[in-house]
Amino acid sequence: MIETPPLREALIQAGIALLAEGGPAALTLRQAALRAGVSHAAPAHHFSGLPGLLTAIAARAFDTFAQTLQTARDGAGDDPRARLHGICQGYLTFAATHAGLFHLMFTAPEVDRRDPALDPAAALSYQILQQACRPFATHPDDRLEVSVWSMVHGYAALGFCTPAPPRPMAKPPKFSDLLDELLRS
Amino acid sequence: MIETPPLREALIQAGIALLAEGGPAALTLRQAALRAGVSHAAPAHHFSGLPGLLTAIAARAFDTFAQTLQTARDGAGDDPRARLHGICQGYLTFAATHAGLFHLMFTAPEVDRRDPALDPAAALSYQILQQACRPFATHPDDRLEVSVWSMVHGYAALGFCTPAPPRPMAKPPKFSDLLDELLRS
DNA sequence: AGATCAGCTTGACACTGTCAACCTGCCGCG
DNA sequence: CGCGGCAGGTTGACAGTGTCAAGCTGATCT
Repeated sequence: MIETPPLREALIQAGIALLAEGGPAALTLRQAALRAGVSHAAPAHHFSGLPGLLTAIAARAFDTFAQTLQTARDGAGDDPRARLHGICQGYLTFAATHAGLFHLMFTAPEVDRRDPALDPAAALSYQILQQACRPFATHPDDRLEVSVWSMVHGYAALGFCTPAPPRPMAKPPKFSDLLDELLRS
Repeated sequence: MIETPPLREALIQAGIALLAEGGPAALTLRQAALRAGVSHAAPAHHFSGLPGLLTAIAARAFDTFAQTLQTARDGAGDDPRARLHGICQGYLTFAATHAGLFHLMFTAPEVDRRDPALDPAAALSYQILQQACRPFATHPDDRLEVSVWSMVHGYAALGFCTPAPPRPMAKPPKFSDLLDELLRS
């Protein structure tokens, strides 16, 4: 099952660790190479420069993201509403605990988001949310999942789910309340 | 009225131009200094390093952002629903046409978002949206503006409003439809 | 056995942010 | 009036970065 060169995997893991420890600024090619025990130019044989490494890490992040959504859904019971709430909670928890990966997945400008390597896990994530929204559709060509995804993503990106909400907001409302309000339409 | 040193203003304008032309990677201290016609170390006398310049540009971006929302609202007539739609459309248009500034305002990790320089315009932006949401509140302590802001921001950040939507989506739904759906609750 | 080549190293280059030292003209004050 | 201080600009240097070119090396295939 190990088809990918071991160094490539080691560099991805080193990059994830650097990102978690020192934020996006600490994730450099040379540091990743140093942590993997190779010379500074070795990564060039496995990634197309820094953007390549970041994109590979983003792809890996989408994998664990989809898995997080899946387990959050499965752990929320059988009620459709509870399942959708669980998925959104998983989304917010992932964004808060893996802020670096989250930033890489969605907003880091160096990542090539058209890379096919992102496709499988990204599509799976979308399908998980889409499927959970289906019981709430009012008519067949409903696009409720876009509303939910936009809202939960905006809620996470704006920082409502972190300990430091934007300044105009002393106490941000809980996302679950917003979701219930949206589903009541 | 000109209380700020002229070079500071020139550097901010140069930075905005660099950002618009070459994206976030092109916005460097040295290039901004070069374009302003000063030496590479001159910016240090007006900003606390690169994060300082980026934060100042973000503050400037919030100014024009608030102004954009305001004119979008005023140009949408008197109907509360039309006004809210106009504001959201202004939000999405700003995000699409000033992607660099938008990224700086909300997601660039180098920007110090607790800088008080961001406060006035950011608070004004929030108040504009909050005020436009008030007619739709069902009970006094409603937080509808958080729902709307999260949704429109997520919609913009996920790229639905750009010519290249995320891959699972061939034809993203129009945001105005999502907003109507939310308001129907 | 010998050619091939992926994978890694070394070395160099341009570019970046940042710091220290220095210059310079202006402004306030003795 | 003279002069000290200093905001604001310069030059020069340094470490760190991404990226490229050249070379080495060991396994693999013919």
